[in-house]
Amino acid sequence: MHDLRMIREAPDRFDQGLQRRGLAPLSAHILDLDSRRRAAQTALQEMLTRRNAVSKQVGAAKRSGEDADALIAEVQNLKDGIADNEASEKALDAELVELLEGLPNLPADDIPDGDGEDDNREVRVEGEKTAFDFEPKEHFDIGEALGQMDFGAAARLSGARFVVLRGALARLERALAAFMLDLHTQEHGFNEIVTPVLVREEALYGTGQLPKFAEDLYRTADDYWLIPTAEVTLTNMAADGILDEGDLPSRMTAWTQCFRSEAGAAGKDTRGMLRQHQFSKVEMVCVTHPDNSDAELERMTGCAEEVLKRLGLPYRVVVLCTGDMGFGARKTYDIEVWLPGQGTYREISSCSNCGDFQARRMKARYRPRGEKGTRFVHTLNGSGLAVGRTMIAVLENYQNADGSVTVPEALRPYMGGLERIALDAPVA
RNA sequence: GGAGAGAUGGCAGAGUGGUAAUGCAGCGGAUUGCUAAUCCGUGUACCCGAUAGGGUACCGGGGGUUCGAGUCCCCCUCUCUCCGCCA
Repeated sequence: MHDLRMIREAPDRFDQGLQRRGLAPLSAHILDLDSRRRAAQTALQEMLTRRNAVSKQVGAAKRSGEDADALIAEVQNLKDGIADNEASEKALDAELVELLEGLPNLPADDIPDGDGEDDNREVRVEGEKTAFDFEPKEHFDIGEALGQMDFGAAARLSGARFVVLRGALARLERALAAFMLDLHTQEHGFNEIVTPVLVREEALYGTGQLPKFAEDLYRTADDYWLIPTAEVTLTNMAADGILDEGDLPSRMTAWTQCFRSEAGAAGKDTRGMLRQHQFSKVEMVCVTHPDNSDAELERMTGCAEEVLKRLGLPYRVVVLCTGDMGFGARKTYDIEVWLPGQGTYREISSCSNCGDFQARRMKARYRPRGEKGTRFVHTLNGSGLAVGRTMIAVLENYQNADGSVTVPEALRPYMGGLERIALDAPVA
């Protein structure tokens, strides 16, 4: 949600931001609605002031036994005007909110313009692409050959875009999540949280998935929604609250299941577990002071990268262009891991600074020291990392010619010391 | 699923038609060798105003009655307690 005062003060800057997002200028229309709404509000308030004053006199008159009919008649005469102004203020406000809540966040100054993925800018490349003396396979071939990744069983249970894991691969999912959570909580200062995955509509409004992107989400018959990411629950922990400045930054992490309908992705990544309706992810969220969110984005991206470094997975970082960035973000880094089976880099994490865009929607504020009033916090979210995709990356980068997969050193303590996942791998 | 109770500011907690007590915490200020204590101020959002200042709304949400609603009426949501079922 955008700040009306900012639009009033810098309408050109607002329109330029919209234009970079590929949208037509709207400040003139918004400011017209805004000034008409304020005029109605002011007129209403003046009538209410009068009504309150006269009502007081009525009370005083009645107490002293005087006749109050003339005063009562005066208030009666105000009623139509009050009702009219109240109605038009409400209508104009609703129109304004409906317009504003559908607009995406404005892009940061330092991100590239562009229409889509091809215009993202590579920031850095880490690690050498894994070399093989055989033709590396894709993860689904490896997993199915190991007998531990079963798409057929999942299809019988649920349909397309689900997977069943068994044995060492099932444990690998848990090992990866535990490794990531330990790293973020013990070394990166995040607080581990367990949240619901079923939420009410308001939570999804706060982070910006609703009302615009309902078709991407699953919803239950009794009107709960399944979270597409723990960003929703972790960020909304700050909703409707006023934090003390000393409580910032608040860094949280959670391992949850995520649910996405993938409505717009028909035919894309249909094989394997790259794009699933249900997957698990370790999410990082940070609620910061407005002055610190830019630095925090760099820090958070580094936290996600550290997972890949410790797992020995090659990757690159790209900064998203205006056309590829999500609704609530003002700046986003994607981390793309090298997948030798596919021979390409694929997204494994996305770290975004949302500025005060989500905070404004969910009324998340803090109280500045030595200042009157409150200010909106800034919110950031990032995957640290998507567990299923990390498994894909481990399988493809650590595969051996004989079809087995070497367990990365960092994961062995979490796998009961297991060094290789093979056809007959003990579950340990 | 059945029965009942409740929702008031950061927290606690009064308030059954006359315009939100009080306590605690936090923050700002005063006082003070230091600390403690004490005293004063301080809810949130919005509108008008160059400023000083003035005003409106908000007692879970939405409607209604009334000159006037935290208080009365209607609808909804949520929370809690007991019983039943249940991981």
